[in-house]
Amino acid sequence: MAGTKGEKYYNVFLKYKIWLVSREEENILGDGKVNLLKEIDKQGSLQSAVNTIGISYRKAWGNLKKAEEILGFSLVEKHRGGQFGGTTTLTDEGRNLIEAYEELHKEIDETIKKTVKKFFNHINDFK
Amino acid sequence: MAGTKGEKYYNVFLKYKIWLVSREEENILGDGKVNLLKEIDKQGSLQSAVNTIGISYRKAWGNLKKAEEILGFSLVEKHRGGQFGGTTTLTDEGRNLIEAYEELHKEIDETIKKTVKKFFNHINDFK
DNA sequence: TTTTGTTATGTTTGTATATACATAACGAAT
DNA sequence: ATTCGTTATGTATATACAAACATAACAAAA
Repeated sequence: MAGTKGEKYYNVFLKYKIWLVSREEENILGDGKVNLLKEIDKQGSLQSAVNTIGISYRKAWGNLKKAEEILGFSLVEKHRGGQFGGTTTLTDEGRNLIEAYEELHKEIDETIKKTVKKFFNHINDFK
Repeated sequence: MAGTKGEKYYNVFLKYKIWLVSREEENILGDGKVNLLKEIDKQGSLQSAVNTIGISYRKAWGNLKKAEEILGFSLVEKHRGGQFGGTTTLTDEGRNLIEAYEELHKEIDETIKKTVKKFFNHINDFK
């Protein structure tokens, strides 16, 4: 929105955020949890995922649990014990959901970019 | 996102939020302040506007001040004193900005609605 | 059976943000 | 001059949410 519309000029930019909710509007999934899930997928453990991202294990663990409760299915499969302590991996359902989320996100990114450009003849360089 | 995509079915809905920021990404204007400004425009006073909306005068006043500081121009013109205590009215710049914001918002609403419908063959009834 | 590092979870501390409270300044009308 | 309800602003309280701390449970491998 930094640009001209008619004679008006505003030095402002558009930001936006998307997320998924249940029918009761309980928060299910946004960029934060999706990033976490992708990092889990990469590393095979929740602990190392949160270390890489820089968030607290306690919070991440609780968030995943809550999302799963609301969804009614598991996003991750967790094992504890073993020489290396344990593992956490994505379930197929988890992988499918984040895939759908990211596809939708991408389409919305593009569609908003177009709208902003059309509206202000300006490319919005924020996310 | 409550709908089918291929064989998948998710009982989830999309929510989103837009807002305007400065180049330094300071928060300037979102739905909250726009509603406030429109109520001020209707009533001619900040006090009655916050009473109607149900937010605290202290906070609303501070928010407007901050937005004006960042923008570098006034959104409202305030007068105190007089038999009826005082008044607050929109400036032309204020009116123009909220008008532009709402126009953009409307376009984004439509464009996201289309995207969600295309993506999930489903009308998202949330805001 | 001891070791290991992760998962699991309660509790406590911290921080940010909103609300509440209190009070002064103001100026047109009476 | 007094009154009035609003603007203006500091301070203090409450509430929500994130981070930090602490510790148990676990099971494969050595």
